[in-house]
Amino acid sequence: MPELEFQNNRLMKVTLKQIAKQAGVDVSTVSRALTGGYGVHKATRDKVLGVAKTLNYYPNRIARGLVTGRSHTIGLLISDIRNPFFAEVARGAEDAAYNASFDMVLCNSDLESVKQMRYIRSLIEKNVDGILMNSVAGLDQQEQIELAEHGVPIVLLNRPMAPHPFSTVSADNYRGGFLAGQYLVDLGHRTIAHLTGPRTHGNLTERCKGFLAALESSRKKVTPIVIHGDHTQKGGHEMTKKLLVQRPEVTAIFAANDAVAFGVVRAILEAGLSIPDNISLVGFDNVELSGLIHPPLTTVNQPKYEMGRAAVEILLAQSNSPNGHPPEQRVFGVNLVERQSCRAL
Amino acid sequence: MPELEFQNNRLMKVTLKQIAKQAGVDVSTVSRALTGGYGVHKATRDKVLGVAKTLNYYPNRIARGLVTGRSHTIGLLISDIRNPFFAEVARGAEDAAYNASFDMVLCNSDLESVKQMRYIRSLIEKNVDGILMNSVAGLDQQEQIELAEHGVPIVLLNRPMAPHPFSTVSADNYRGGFLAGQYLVDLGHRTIAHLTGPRTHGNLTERCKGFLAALESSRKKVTPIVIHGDHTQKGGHEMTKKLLVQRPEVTAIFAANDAVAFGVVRAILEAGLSIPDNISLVGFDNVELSGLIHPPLTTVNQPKYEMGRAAVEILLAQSNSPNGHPPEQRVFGVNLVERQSCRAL
DNA sequence: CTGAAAGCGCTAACAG
DNA sequence: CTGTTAGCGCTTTCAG
Repeated sequence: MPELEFQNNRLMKVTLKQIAKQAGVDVSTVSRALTGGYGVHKATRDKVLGVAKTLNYYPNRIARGLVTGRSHTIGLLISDIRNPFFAEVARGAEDAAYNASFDMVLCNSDLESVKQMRYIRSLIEKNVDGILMNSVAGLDQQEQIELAEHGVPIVLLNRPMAPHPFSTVSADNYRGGFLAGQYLVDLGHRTIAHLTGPRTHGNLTERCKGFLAALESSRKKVTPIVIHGDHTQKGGHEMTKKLLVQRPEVTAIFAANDAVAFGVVRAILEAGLSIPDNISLVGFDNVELSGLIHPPLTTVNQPKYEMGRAAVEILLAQSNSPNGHPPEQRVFGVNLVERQSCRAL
Repeated sequence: MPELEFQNNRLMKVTLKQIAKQAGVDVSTVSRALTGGYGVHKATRDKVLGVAKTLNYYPNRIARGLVTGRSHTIGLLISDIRNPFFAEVARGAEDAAYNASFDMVLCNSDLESVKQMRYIRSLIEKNVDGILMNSVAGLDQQEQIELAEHGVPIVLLNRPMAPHPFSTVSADNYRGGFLAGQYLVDLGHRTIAHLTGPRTHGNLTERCKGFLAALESSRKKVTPIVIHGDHTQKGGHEMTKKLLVQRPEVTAIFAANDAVAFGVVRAILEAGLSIPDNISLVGFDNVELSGLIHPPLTTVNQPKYEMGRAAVEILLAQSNSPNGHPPEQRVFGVNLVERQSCRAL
């Protein structure tokens, strides 16, 4: 008959102490029996396990974390989980964390540096074993140094332009941009716009460079038009409207990501034009929706799920190595998914 | 000049003790100065704060949590964050958590009960202050009781069919189903299919009931066809293919959610048919994509973000009330968003 | 193999 | 206002 403890008529949480009392052994023995399993007689071990079960014992990981110094938790700091790209990355990351018995706390920063810093502080104060974040670009030099010196393992989802002490996981953005540019040039387009985000965004900058390189390396004369704006659907919509009046001769658009591409689609429909008849369009990311819109979007695929998973694996490896792993840079291949948003001229 | 402590040539974490030594006061004083602010002389307080700043002190919330018994963390247990519906809910929840200085750990269960129980255990062991989960349907009676007795506040994103001791936040699913059915009937449709998920899914069951009620309450004779399958895009695709061969007389489809509707769209295109010319289609959820596909989807909107936010607010209120709040049921209104996927007969 | 003792970093009475 | 004392629940030497 298990002896349940009450206080204020409310069920008390059962602790090692109570198990110890019930089993007639010391707390330390209970601890050993419950965790390692080694260095404890089978008989007492079984006894302890039995009592723990009847008492419906839940170990207090907070207490354990206090002594071991590890929380078995990682932080995921992204701009917005509603962006399907990040949802996919998050799922890969969370699956990897789950497999390693780690929890993952989700933080949406909207890329605001104040929020970012607050989240980072909070994560550190909770003693997370690592942080996966999409970029460190929002932080000033001072903050970056503070982060690096703190020593918590960090994996970035892009490759900052300045040298940095963090691990990174990214797609081959340059190659993706190149593929998109090359594809449109090969289709016969000679005036091609690239709609992208802020210049500070490392991944987007790489895509832009690759795109321009593809146009330049062509034997034909191809005119690039690069427009910077918000790398969101709304931004894509606005940039396209501007583009259509300023440079009506354009026949193809390379959007820096699929969200932008969706905005392009909307703007083009509103202008009474058609894809791909009047304008060919290539996106980037290959989010699930890109295959569902009309027309299905040709886009550069990056392995989002795998990137999330890899990032967490690196994080955990790093947090497990006692003397601090050196930062690791991992870049994933990309490929062009040809659908129906482009036509040959 | 701050005195930094080293061990093994590695920066030590700075603790209250070190601040205390540095400031020439006791740890408890430091604690008071840093937290409450009350009951401590301004001079000492400033002194302490100064030392803390130069030492770059990060409080250890784990240690604090051990003594206060609160972790300032909540769990979000959903089937899959890649489902845009949940991404939206998650964002609302996380924003509410952030505003209250709570962290949110993300768990993807895929509705597998083993995973669900493992996550729940893990969350409880981490001492979360509450759990927001989409359903408790995957757990058996025993597990539900254990959960309820444990006493951790729980908010569900649906209303289970059996009586239950948990708080819930949900949309008026019945009304949503009714609106969809009524809309199609008013458009003149007389053979309408409803493509839904498993019978155990409370929300979907409500939608189905509302739909059927609308058809029955019509003065016209309307034939409903209800098909159960996976409430995913894939499931929608399969159910539609089956429907099209078995009941070719159907002129309208009500999909239990937008994901299913996307599958319907795909299947209908593959069959060489067109929306809305041959088949009218209504979805449910109003996820962002639903307005972007072709044709833009008419769908029942539910306030996803607000639901996530409300759920967390209830959770926190509950975890703050000492004697245990009574469970609260909150249901949000829905509305039909008319776009271009339906036509009058 | 097991018990005793110390302590993780912090908060919370209780004196003074 | 501040220091002393205890202790949150657990792990981890160190003896025995």
